[in-house]
Amino acid sequence: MAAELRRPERTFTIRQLCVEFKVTPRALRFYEDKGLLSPAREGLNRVYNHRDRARLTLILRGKRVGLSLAEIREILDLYKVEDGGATQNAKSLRKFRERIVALEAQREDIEHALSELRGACERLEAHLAKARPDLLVETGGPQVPPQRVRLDGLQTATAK
Amino acid sequence: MAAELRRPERTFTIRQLCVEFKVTPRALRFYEDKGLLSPAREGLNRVYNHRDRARLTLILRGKRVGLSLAEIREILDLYKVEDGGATQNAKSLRKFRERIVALEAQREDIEHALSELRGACERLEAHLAKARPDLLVETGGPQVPPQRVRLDGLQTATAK
DNA sequence: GCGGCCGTTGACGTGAACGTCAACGTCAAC
DNA sequence: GTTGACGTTGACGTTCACGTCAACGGCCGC
Repeated sequence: MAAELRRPERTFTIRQLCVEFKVTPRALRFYEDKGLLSPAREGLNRVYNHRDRARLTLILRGKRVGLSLAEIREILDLYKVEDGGATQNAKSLRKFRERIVALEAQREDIEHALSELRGACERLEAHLAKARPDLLVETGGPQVPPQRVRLDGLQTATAK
Repeated sequence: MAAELRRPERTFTIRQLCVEFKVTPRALRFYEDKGLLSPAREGLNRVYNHRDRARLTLILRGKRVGLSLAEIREILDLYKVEDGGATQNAKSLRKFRERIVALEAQREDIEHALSELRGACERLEAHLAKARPDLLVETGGPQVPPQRVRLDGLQTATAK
């Protein structure tokens, strides 16, 4: 039955991951080239398991927050040695903390940018309200959330 | 007296801005090439005023949050027409709102990444505490804040 | 047996954001 | 008067993150 497909043994073809995450096969192979992914092989074909998929999630999030692939790899490697030697772990800890500080700084930047944009928005709204209230539209329609595609026909926890 | 230097009439050479913001002259010229900056000239030499400097602040923040120069330019141009025609303003408003939504999504990503990193940190700390408590260092020393350099010898509001 | 679709491996191309270098002008200091 | 710091304009080089394309293999349906 379908529940089978959710079990961790589930594997994915390259295209399945591509469709789900909206990336190209080229990109996945590129990440592999750079050591960010290393899916199993079935003959020549790549076979991704749930761990590869999780890594991909991290990779893409890393990209979205502006990290380079090299930086992302560094972080992933830190996880890898999470059970390695103690000295290594101490170094990893330092690097993790550096990342955290950097991300917090970036969040600050985003807050700044947001409040500036919001300010501009309000000024524009006020201006338009006086000049051409007819052009004033509310915040924005239904805005279909960029629902990620599942290839296995399963819903993403649509509450029973 | 020195207060003169803080007044808005104050101008900057390319190198002064470069040192203050830690960018290269090449970068500033590049931004100019792309229409992000347009300093006055004194003969051939570029002369930046306080508005140029403010724009540069925005540009660099935009970069730090992951925007491309083209996107940054778009935003700056939106400000430019903030007092233009009403139809234009309505369009600008939509674009601003789009940006805000995107930035909020990015902030979400950052929160996610942060909590993952923090989790990893805690696991590492716990592990180290058991294995080699001697290697456990507190969050991090004085950490000289990346104080931006002022060339005019002024302090950045160091509270009297 | 062959047309499609999926997959593979090179290899080359591309756009963004600069870096680097050459060749030149200008002005103050020595 | 020449050295050196600062400025200018090209023009070419480089890195990153892929896109694109060629050439090939495997398998399914007809």
